[in-house]
Amino acid sequence: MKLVQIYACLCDPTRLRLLHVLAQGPLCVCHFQETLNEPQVKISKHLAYLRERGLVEVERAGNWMVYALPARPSRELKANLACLQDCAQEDPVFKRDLSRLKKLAPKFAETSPCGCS
Amino acid sequence: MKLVQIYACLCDPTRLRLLHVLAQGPLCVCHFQETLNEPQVKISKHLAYLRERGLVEVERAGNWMVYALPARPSRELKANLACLQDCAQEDPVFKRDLSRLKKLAPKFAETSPCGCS
DNA sequence: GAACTATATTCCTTTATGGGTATATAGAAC
DNA sequence: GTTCTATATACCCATAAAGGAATATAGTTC
Repeated sequence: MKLVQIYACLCDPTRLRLLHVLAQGPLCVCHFQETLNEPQVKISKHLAYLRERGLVEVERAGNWMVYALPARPSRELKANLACLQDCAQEDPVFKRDLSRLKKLAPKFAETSPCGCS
Repeated sequence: MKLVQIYACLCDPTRLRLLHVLAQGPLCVCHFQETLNEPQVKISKHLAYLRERGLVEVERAGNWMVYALPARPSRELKANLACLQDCAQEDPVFKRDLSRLKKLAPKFAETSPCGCS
């Protein structure tokens, strides 16, 4: 059952935050790091977990690894990502991540040659 | 984050099947057993897991424990249960459970004094 | 090639989980 | 109270996962 794989990806707070932020657009690891304020290993390992299960896609851009939501998500994935976005609206952690991302966006845009946000 | 708790409940195939079948109406343990064709311990333990996290409610009816979806589910739970029902439509396992439930329903109704379907 | 940067992987420890077997509990029936 | 039924719990084992520290890798720059 593929659904279970999806839910397994969703049952960790860090991964939820990664996916939630990703809905705003592709992002590289170091930008995740700053946005979520979590150590590199943690981010990188959870992204690997999501990648192995097809919840995110990666593309290299020089030294940067740019992660994004799948271009052609399955029906189940699309439904659950939408549900997550919906549920995340009220949660303080998600809101904080989002506002931090918005604040950092201009800095990200100028300092990094990677194509993300 | 309460959401994580919900997803933790959803990331096991047996629990998904329990919740999916429960959407049809309350059910007692032995009827779950027959419907999913799984051993009693397995059913009982997963129901306990769901109960501890508020995904199901229980009521005793004589010897039977009748499980049901929460009468007043949170916003997040309602959204995710709806999403599950939506995603389950195509899956063979879920479909099999449902057809087995429909076939057994009359038998359940006559043989058991418990109030479930 | 050497140094640097961004990211991934390895190793370790701790904790959670799933499944099974056996046993306990609570209520019903006698 | 005894027996039966339905369900829950305890115990054990194997596996997975999360987190951190240290190290490896790949690409860039000089």
